Amino acid sequence: MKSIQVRTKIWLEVDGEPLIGAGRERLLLAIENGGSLNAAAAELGISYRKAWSQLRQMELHAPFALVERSKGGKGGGSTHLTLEARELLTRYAKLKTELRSLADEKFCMEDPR
Amino acid sequence: MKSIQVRTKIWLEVDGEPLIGAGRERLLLAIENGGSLNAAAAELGISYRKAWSQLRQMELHAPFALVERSKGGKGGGSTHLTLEARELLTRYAKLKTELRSLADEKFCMEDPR
DNA sequence: TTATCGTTATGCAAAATTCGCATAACGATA
DNA sequence: TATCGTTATGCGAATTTTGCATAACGATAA
Repeated sequence: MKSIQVRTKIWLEVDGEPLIGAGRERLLLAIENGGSLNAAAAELGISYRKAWSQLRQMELHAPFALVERSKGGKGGGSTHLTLEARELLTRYAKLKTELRSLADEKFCMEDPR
Repeated sequence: MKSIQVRTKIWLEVDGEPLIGAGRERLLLAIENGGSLNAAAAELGISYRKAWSQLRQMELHAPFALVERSKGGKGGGSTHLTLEARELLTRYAKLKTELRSLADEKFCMEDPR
C-alpha cells in the first residue's frame, strides 16, 4: 500500500545561510552530551571532518559564539556549547515541535474538504 | 545587521521519496500553463533534462498518473496534467499556504518568553 | 624541561551527485 | 513520405559531499 506522507522541515538562517536545522541540532546536542566534537561525531556516526565542517559553517554566520574550544591538555582538548547556543537549541526545539504538531493536527491528505 | 530568519518547507512523500514540493509544484504548474514539458522547462529557466528527470522521479513513485504525454504530431508532442495531478496541486497549495501563515503568525525569534 | 596523549584543525583526493549538452526517437500532419 | 517541435536518454563535465591522512596544539605528568 502506497501511503502519502506529509513532511515538514523548519530551520533558521542568517543571511541566507543555514544556522540550525535538524541535523545541526543533533550535532550541537551531541557536543553538549559528549563534551567534544570528536565524541559528538562518533555518537552521530559521521566523520569528524563532516562534523567539523558543519560546525564551522554554523559559526561562520552565527551572530554569536556557539562553542568554546580548547586544544591540547589532559583530555587532548574539548568543545563546549556557549549559553547562547543552548538557548538557541531550546528555541529551535520549541519551534520544531510546534510546527510538527500543527502539521500533524491540521494536514490530512484524505478528503481535502 | 544580521537577522535570523525562520524558514519552513513542506512536501509530500510516497515511500520516503519526494512526490511534490515547492520545486515540483512549480514544474507541474508550468506544464499546465505551457502545455508541454519543454515549454515548462523554458519558463522555469531550467534545462529540459532536469525538468524531465524531476517529472520522471515523481511519476516513479506517485500512486497515480501525473501527466499524459504525446510524441510527434502537429506541435511535435505535448504533456498535460491529469485530473489527479491538478487535485494534488490544489491540495498541496492549500497545505503550503496554511503552513506559511501558521509559521508567520506563530514563530517569532524575538523574546521566546 | 620534555615526552605524551587525545583532541582540534585542515589539505586533498575520491566518491557521489547534479547538471546540461548532444542526439536519437517519435508520429500526426501536410 | 518529408517535416517539425516535442519527448526521451546517453554520457561526460561540473559541482558538491565525503572521509582519509596528517599536522598542530598545549595542559599534564614525569
